[in-house]
Amino acid sequence: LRLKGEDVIMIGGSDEHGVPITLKAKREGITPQDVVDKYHNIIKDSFERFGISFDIYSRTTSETHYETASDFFKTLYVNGKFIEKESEQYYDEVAGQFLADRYITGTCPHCHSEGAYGDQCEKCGTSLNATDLVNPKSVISGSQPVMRNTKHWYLPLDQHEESLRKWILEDHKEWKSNVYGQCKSWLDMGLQPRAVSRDLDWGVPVPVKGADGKVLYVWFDAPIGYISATKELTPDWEKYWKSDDCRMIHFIGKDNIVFHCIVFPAMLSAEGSYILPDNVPANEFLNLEGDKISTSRNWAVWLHEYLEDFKGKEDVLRYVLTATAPETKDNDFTWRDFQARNNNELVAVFGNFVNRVTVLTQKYYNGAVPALGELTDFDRETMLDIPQIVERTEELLNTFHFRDALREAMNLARLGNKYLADTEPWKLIKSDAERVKTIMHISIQITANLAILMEPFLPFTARKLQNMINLGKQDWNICGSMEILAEGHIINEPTLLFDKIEDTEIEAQLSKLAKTKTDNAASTAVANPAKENVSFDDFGKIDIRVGKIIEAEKVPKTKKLLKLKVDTGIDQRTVVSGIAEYFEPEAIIGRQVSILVNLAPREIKGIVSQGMILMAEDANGALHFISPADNIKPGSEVR
RNA sequence: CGCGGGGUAGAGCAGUUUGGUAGCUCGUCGGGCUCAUAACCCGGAGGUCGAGGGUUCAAGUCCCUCCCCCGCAACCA
Repeated sequence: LRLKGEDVIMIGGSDEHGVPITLKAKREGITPQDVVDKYHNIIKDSFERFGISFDIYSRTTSETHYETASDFFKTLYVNGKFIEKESEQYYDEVAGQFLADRYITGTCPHCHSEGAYGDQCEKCGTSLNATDLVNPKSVISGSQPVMRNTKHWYLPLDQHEESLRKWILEDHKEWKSNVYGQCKSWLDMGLQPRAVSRDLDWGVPVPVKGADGKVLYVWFDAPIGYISATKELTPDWEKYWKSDDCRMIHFIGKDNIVFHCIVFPAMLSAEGSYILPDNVPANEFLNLEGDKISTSRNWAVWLHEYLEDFKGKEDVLRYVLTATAPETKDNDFTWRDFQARNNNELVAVFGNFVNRVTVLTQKYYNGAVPALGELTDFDRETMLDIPQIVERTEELLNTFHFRDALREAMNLARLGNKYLADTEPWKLIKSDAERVKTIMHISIQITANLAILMEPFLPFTARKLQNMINLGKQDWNICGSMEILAEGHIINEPTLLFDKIEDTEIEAQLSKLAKTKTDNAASTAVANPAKENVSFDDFGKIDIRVGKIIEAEKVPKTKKLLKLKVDTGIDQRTVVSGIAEYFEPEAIIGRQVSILVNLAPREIKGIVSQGMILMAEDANGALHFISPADNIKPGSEVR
């Protein structure tokens, strides 16, 4: 759109108020600000170097943002758009923070079993309030939490339900099915008020009297970051946010749909003066070599590392990512595919065509564009196809079908290759030199069209090609024309647009990832701190025995649960254990295990579980049995 | 247990609304051509369209049941 000369701004930024950031900072002994500074700069820099043309890439720790977010909150506050709720909440004095329900365990008031969570007792299935628990304990520090009064503000999403329903379900039927479906599901479930503040010390302070120690909840402040960033960009920001003829598009991943389609629009319409997003073409997820991408596990292709390993190949990654974008379902990025797409598509189709044309032009005409002579029917057909390809590409871009758009654009290079192959100028040059001039003239125009058409996808390559053919700055709208380069126009010496990527380079990347895997497995991720001391008497209450698994089967309709029959020496009992993701039932029959035999029985999925198999969890979350090193008799005590 | 999206050739995808020869971009095998970093042309192999059942003259497409992957939901943003 921007190339078409429309008024477009692209806004982005780092959301820097997430809770994990504070945890990471604590772990590394630095401030949260240090953490976000580091990452913000890496990310920002990477975007720039890949030619992603954000007009501004901002951050939610900027001053403007603090102001904007505060003002936004205040506006809603004074207009009575919030519900204020005061509640008693458990507070962990050791950890110095309020506790979410599931960070509290205790004894269930109904069935008196231990280990009920603040929101639900898994034994009797009753849903609870944290305050109902007898003997509550903080999961974080193990200490006894105390009640403290805390006040929070809630955005009553339910009050916006009707307008959202109409806005999305009726006015935006064109949204992608994944987005539309997700929204419908939420709306049909009924919306609940959502707290917009939190008791934390990292974030935008709640700008109301008596709100010390409270910050805006991340999801509330983060989308406002879009507004802040626009403000930082231009004093004229309101025309983008407050005029009806401006279309706002959110480009996000599927995990963020609800925030951008429900919550943020609700905020905006509560405020009243802002426009709502026009479309939210959310993508699914991209995996890497079969596994979920994870920056914390270093399972990723870091852009700054990519740039070192593949200098000058920004466009190759852009191409591959666009061509395999997870627009309709999760997708997998593999280095083999990356290599294949580079070598077979960029090099062989696009690069090769340009090379053929420029080399022949140099050879026959010393780089001058020859005259267009008489046209054959085939010439005319070809020339008619070109504007059609351009038009289709444009249409696909406008409807966010980037993958298809790129394929369509590549069809122009395919068309060019076919045109050359069919007309065979290298043969005709010996017999009909006049005809060859026309052929080459047309081929050069196709090349010039490519130089413009590819710009949105491959900006670096497009510029390189524009230089090669001495094309000055061109309007996108000229694309499709057959008169971009006039007769006699001189083009430069041909150079290659793309290089082949060799197997060795791909293998290097693969072994890098393999190394990450082994590193992760080996890393003794910082061990959790020891829990509070227990008395010897308490310890003595625990009865752990060596047992032997005699039967094992999967519990139907669950992912994790196995139903085991264990010989404890004392008896044979049924134990339900959450290990099915790591062990096949058949494989563990006969296995010696450690079992806690005097744990209060508990009903799980309708099966009474009598005891607990002891497992060790490694850094990857995989489970390992705690078994005696030698084969000993079931019932032997573990002390 | 609930909700949303997905499951189509070795890879990536379209086709499902409105049933009618299973297609596209690559890869692969054989042949042709050769200006070029081997494009283009011709021909071939490769699919139980996640599984099972049903409706129909006819099902990838409609109906039912189930399985698998990914998300959402239990105040995780």
